[in-house]
Amino acid sequence: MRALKYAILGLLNRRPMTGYELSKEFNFELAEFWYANHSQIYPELKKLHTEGLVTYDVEISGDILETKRYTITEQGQKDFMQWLHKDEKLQRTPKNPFRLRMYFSNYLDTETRVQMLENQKMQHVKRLNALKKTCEQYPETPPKDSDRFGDFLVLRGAITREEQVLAWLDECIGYCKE
Amino acid sequence: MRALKYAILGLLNRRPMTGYELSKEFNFELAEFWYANHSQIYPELKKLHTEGLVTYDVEISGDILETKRYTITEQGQKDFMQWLHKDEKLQRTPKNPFRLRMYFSNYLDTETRVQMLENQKMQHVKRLNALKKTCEQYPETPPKDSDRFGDFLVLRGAITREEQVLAWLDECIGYCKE
DNA sequence: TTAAACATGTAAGCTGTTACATGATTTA
DNA sequence: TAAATCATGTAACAGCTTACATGTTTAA
Repeated sequence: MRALKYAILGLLNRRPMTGYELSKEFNFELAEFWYANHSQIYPELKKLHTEGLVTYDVEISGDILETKRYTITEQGQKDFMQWLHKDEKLQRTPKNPFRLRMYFSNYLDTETRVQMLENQKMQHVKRLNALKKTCEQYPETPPKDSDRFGDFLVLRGAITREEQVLAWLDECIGYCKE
Repeated sequence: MRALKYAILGLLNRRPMTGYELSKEFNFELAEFWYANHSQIYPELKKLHTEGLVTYDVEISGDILETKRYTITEQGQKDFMQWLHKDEKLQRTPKNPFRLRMYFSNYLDTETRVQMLENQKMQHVKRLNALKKTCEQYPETPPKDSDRFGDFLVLRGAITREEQVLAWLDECIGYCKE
C-alpha cells in the first residue's frame, strides 16, 4: 500500500521540501490523520529517489551544513495522481486501547471507572481546544482548488470527531452513575 | 505495551477459551476496537504460557483433533487487573488513509471528489446499520457488573462514531458542491 | 462426497517506534 | 556559552499482515 510514499509525494507536489521540513509537517500539520518520524522519512526519501519519483539538490546552510531539498519528478506526479484517483476500501476500525479497557471495565469499581472516563475527557477537551484554535485561521471556507481546502476539510473532521468522543465519554459516565 | 497480551488475558478472564475461539472473538465481537489474526494469537498464547500467565488443557474433538483450552492463572489475573487500573495516556489520532487523500483532494475535480465522498458514505452507512442491528440485542443498559456492560459501552461508541463520520462526509460534500 | 467450518501452527516481509549516532547553526 | 533548533542518517526491535502449511470434523 505504501501510504507514507504517497503522503510524501503529496507534500512534495505542493512544493520542494527537505526531509527535516517533511518531518515537521508530519508531526504538526498532518498529525490529525498521518504522521511519521524522521527515522522513517529519510529511508523512504532514499527509496523514492532510487525509484526516480523524486530528485534533490544539495543546499548549504551557513558554512558547511548540507541539506537536501527534494523535488517531485514528472513520474512521481503521475504516480501520485494515480493513487489519488483510486477508490479507498474502508479501512478497518482503528485499534483503540482505551475502548479495550472500557470493554473489560466491569472488573473496576464505579469510582475508578468514572475517574478514567473523566481523565480521558480532560485530554480530549485539550485536543479539541487546540483544534478549534487552529480552525480560527479559516474564517471562511478556502477555495476548492487551493491546498488549504484539504487542510480545512480534515480539520473539520478532527473537530467533529473530538466532539463525538466527548459526547460518548459523557454518555458512558451517565451509564456508570445510573 | 503489549496490548494484545491484555486483550487475550481479558477474554480468558471471562472464560477459558481455545486459540480458535479467541481468533473468532477478535474478528467479530471486538473488531470495533481491537483485532488480531490467528497468526498473531497462537504465538502470543505460547508466550503467555511460558510466562506463567495462562495454562491449558488438551481436549479431543471427534477422534483425533486436539484443541488447547487456555485458562488464565492467578498470576495472569493479577497482571491483567494491574493493567486495567493503569491510566491511559491519550493515543495519537489513528492514521487515516482516506483523510490523507482528502487532504490532497484539491488535485481532483469536483465530480471525482464528491464521488469518493459518496462511496465512503455508502460503506459507512452499511457499517452503521450492522452496528445498530447488533445494538438491538440490548433493549436496555446491561447491569454495570456484567461482561455485557463493557460490550454495550463500546458498541454505543462505535455507533456514534459512525454517525459522526457520516455527518462529516455530508459536510464535505456540501463544501464541495458550494 | 464435498464444502464449510474447525483447529493449530510457522515464515517472510512490511510498517513503525525507540534508541543510537553525529554534528552545525541560531538565538537567548 | 549554553540551549534550542536545524539537519541527516542507521540499528534494533515490536507489531502486524499475508502467505505457507497441514490436517480434522461437521453439515448440507
